[in-house]
Amino acid sequence: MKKKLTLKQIARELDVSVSTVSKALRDSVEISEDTRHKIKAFAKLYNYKPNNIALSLKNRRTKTIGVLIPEIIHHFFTTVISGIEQVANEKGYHVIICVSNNSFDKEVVNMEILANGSTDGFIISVAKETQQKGDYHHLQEVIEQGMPLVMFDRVIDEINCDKVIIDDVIGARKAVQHLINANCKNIALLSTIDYVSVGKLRTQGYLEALNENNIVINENLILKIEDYDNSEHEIKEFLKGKKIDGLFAVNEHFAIYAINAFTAQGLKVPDDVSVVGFTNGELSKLFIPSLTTVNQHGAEIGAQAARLLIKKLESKEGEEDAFETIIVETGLIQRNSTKN
Amino acid sequence: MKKKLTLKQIARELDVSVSTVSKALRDSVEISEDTRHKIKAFAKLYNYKPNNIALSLKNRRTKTIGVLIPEIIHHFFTTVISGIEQVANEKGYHVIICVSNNSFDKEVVNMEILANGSTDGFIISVAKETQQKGDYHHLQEVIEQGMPLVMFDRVIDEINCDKVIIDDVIGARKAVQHLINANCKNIALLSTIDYVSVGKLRTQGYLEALNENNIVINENLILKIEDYDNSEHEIKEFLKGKKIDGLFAVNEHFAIYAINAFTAQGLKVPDDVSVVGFTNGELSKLFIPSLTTVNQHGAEIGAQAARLLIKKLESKEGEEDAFETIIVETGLIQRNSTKN
DNA sequence: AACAGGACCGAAAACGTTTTCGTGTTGAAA
DNA sequence: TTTCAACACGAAAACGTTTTCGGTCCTGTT
Repeated sequence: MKKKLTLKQIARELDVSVSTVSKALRDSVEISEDTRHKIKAFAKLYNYKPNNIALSLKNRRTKTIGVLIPEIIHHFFTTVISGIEQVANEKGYHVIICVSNNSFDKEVVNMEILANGSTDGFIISVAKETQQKGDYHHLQEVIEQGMPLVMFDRVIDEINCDKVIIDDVIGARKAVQHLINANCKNIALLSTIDYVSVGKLRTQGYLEALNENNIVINENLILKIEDYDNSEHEIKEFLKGKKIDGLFAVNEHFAIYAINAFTAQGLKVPDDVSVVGFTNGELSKLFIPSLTTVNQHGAEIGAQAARLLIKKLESKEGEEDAFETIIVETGLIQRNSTKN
Repeated sequence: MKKKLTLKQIARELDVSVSTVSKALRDSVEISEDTRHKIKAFAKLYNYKPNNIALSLKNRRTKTIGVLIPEIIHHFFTTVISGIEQVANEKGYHVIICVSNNSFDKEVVNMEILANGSTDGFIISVAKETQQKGDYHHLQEVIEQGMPLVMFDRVIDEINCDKVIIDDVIGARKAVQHLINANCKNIALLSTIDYVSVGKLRTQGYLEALNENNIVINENLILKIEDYDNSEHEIKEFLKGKKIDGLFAVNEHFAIYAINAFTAQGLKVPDDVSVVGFTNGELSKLFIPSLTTVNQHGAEIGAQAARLLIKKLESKEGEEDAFETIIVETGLIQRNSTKN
C-alpha cells in the first residue's frame, strides 16, 4: 500500500526544502529552471497530487458548495442538482449533497456540519417542516458567518439572500387558463396545505385565473392535501360524485391519481375531463394519456443558483452586489390530457 | 459578520493556552474542574464548533464517504443513495455525491479529486464508458492507496473489492418464468448491448429460463439496444409484425415503450401480450397498465454498500476481513401488465 | 576593493486542531 | 527540612500546504 506522496517526501527525496518543491510546482520564477524541471518530473512520475484538506485549511476555502434538499427521490430535485453540478464543475467547484428528508432537525444538523469548514456556501430548498415551524435561525447563522446562501424552490421571504424561483403564480395561471380555453367550466384544484409555499402560490394562481375569467370560485372543488402518503385515496374520495370537467394539480402525482380516479369512474381524459399537472417528470411524458403540465426547468434553476452562489463566493470582500432574485420562467407543455 | 470561533480565540479570551481549551472541551482529567467549567460555558455561550477541515487534516480521516454514480436522474440510483445516506448518517458519516454522466474521463477526475483528502472511501457504480473501455486504473489506484472501495450495480469482476449486487440472472429468470407460467410461447427480449454488465446478465437469465423450459431461442425476438435516446423508435420498429405474446425488458423504459408500441398496434396488454420490466420505479407503479417488474431494492443495496464500506473504514489496520460480495435478492412484483 | 543587485533557495509562520511531553506548584510523607 | 507525587497547565510538534522574509552566493559595476 503506497501512501499518498507529500511535498515533504519529495523534498527529502530530492534533497531540497519543502518550500522549494512547492514553489517549483507552482512555476515560481524564484526557482531555477534546472531544479524546477527536476522537481516537476519527479512529481509527475510519482503522480503527486496536493492534499485538498491541507489546501482548504490554508486557503480557508474548500471550493465545494453544499446543496441541501428535502428529498432526493424526486425528479425535480434531481434535475436541479444536475444543473448545479454542471455549472459548479465548469467553475472548478464540487458539490456535496445532503438530504433532510423534510425533517427540520436533520436540516439544522446538516447545515451545522457542512458550515464547519466543509463548504464555502449553500444552495438550499428548505424542508417542509422548516416552513411549517418558521424557525430559520440556522439559515441566519450561516449568513452571519459570511457564508453565501442561495435558496430555490421553497424560499423564505424573511431571509435576505439570493433566490431562484419560478413564477408559481403565473405558471398556475397559465395552466388554469389553458383549461378555461378548452372550455372547462368546473375546474377543480388539487393542492397542498398552505404552509408549503409552492402550494400556496399555485393555489393563488388558480384563484386569479378563475377571477380574471369571472368564474365563481367553488370551495367544494378545492382539495388541500396534507398527507402525501394517503393522497391517492383522498383524491379518489374527493372526486367521487363531483361534476368536474377540468382539474389542475400542483404536482405530477396528484394529477396521475386524479386521472386514475376519473378512469375508474368511467370518465375519459381528456374527452370528459381535462387535467393539467405541475412539474415535468418522466411520468408526465410516458403516462397514457401523456400529461399536459407546467414545466419548471429544474436544470436551469440549478444552474442559475450555482451561478449566483459562485458569483458571491468569488467577489472580493466588501464589493458584493445586493441580493438578487432570479425568476425562471415556466412553460406549459401541451400533451394528451387536455383538449385544445 | 462574526467569524467562526476558534480555540485560539477562546484561549486568548479566557487567558489560558490553546491546549488547555482543547483538553477542557474534550473533558480531559488533566484540567481542573473549575477551568473546565469556565471554558465549556464560554464555548457553549458562543456556540463553538470545531473546524472540520482542521480535524480532517489532523486525524487523516474525513468521516465522509464519496459516492460516484453514472447519472442522478434515475430512480434506481436515487433510492440507492437514500439507502447510503441513511446508514452513513447513523454512523456519523456524511456523503459526497459525484455524477459522471457516464463519461469515463469525468469519472476519473472525480475520483482523483475526492481521493485527495476529501473522502475516506468510495461507493461506486462505474460509468458505461468505463465498462466499455475496460480501463480501471483509477480504481486500482485508490485501492492501492489504501482507500476502501465498494462497487454496486455495475461491478467489475477484475477488481478485487467489496461488492453489492443483485442476482440479475435469477431476477431475469424469475421474470421470464413468470411469463412462461402465464402461457406465453413467443417471448421477446429487450436488452442493452453486452458490455453493460447488467444487460448481459439479464440476457443470460432470459436464455436460461427458456432453456429450462425447452423453448427454442429465437434470435429474431431479441433486441439489443445501444442508443438510449433512440430506443423508443427502435423498439417500435422492432416489434412491428412480430408474433409475440410475452416480452421481458431489462428496464422500465423499454417496457413502457413496448407497451405503447403494442397498444398502437391494437394489441391489448396483458390480454394479447404480457410484459415484464426490471427496476421498480415510479413509472411501473403508476403506468396503466401498471407494470409487473423485478424489484431491485435500491435502498437495501445502498445500505449494504455503506455498511461494508464503514466496516472496512473502522477496522484496525491489518485486521481487515477478506472482501465480500453481497447479493441482494430481487423480488417480482406482479401487477397488471401480465396475466396470472 | 567595495558594493549593488539579482538569482536561487531555505526557515518559519500560518491555517485549527490534538496530543505528547515537560514544568512549576502544591501538599503530604519521610 | 527534604523529597516526591499528584495536580494543573503550557509549549511544541504534527497533519500538508503556501507565502513572506531573509540569507547566501555570484556577477558586474564603480
